[in-house]
Amino acid sequence: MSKQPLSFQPEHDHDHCIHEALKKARGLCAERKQRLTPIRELVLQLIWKSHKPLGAYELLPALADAGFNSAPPTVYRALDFLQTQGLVHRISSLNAFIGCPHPGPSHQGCFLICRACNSTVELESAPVQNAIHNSAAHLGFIIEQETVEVVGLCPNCQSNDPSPAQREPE
Amino acid sequence: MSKQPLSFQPEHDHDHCIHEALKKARGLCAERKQRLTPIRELVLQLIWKSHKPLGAYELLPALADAGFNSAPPTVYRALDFLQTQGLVHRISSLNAFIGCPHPGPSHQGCFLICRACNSTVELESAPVQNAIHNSAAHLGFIIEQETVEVVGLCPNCQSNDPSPAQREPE
DNA sequence: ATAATTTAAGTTACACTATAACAAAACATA
DNA sequence: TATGTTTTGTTATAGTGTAACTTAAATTAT
Repeated sequence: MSKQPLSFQPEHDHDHCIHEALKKARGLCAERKQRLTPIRELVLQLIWKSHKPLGAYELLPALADAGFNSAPPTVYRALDFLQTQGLVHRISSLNAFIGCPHPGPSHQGCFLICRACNSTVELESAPVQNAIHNSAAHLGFIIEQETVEVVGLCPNCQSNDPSPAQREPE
Repeated sequence: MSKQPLSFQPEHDHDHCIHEALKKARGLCAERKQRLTPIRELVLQLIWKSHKPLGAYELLPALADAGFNSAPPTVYRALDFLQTQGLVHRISSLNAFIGCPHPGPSHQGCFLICRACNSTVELESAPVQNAIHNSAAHLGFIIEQETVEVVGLCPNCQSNDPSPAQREPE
């Protein structure tokens, strides 16, 4: 439990995260000859300003502030683009979106979502993937897309004990 | 790949499934002193009539036909009850609900969803659970709820090859 | 049995999430 | 510059889910 992911470290340099994410995104889009337009980049930046998944409608006011049209299609289009490029993921159990910390090769995330503070961490868990692939292969099922979303309490929120959860005496 | 789950067997005796599911539900609710009211039982039956996840709004017409109120809260209340009792699961990537084939001890399913025919199978995959638990424990994250939803092609739909999927030459 | 309490269902209204469809503008290329 | 393509603006609407209050039914206590 020594090396926490950044999302579970309240004190980390988040501006750095945002900066790095945008840099990677620009690089990837350039490589792929995809246009990271101002709207798309703004949406990506807004999403990265939070380590918590954001709903599409939460992004609209900021688009308006920046002088863009802020009707729903605007933000959904940007989100579609960012998802296609693997720059953001949709958390379907929350109807919300979060930045991908390691975009690049297409992949599916495995998310740990804190129900108390909403911090969300994306794992690259090979064992989880493998277990799923084995189970599916066993039934002759061909996997195209995986959704793994785990809700619970992050280390920081366990002491405050927001109701239903009780730490297991391991 | 010999023993397919029923959902992937088009020819199985589905009336039997429905009957068994309702019987189990009645038993469990009786044990727990929970009221499986006519509306709740009807909703459960409707869900079981399909091996495919159904949206809440798809249930409303049948409620109306049966003489019940068919405004959304009616069906959502029934679904909430059934979920709490572990009799149905919500598939969040589809905004839809499916019957649980082995209700009883509270559990989380791992779902294989065919994007061609919508058949959905609930696995009890200990390896998947374990992999998730290990990853979470490693970060000190306490799990309360898991969502594992895998979309792809079931064995029956692979021959028809509906677009994007390509069978891996294993 | 009847009254008091609790639980479930009826009802209206609305909030949130997402997309269709078409017009205008910006960009890329010939 | 003319042409086709991609992106954005705009309006309208579809789909999913809940709040809040009322009425009815069932349970429990008297």
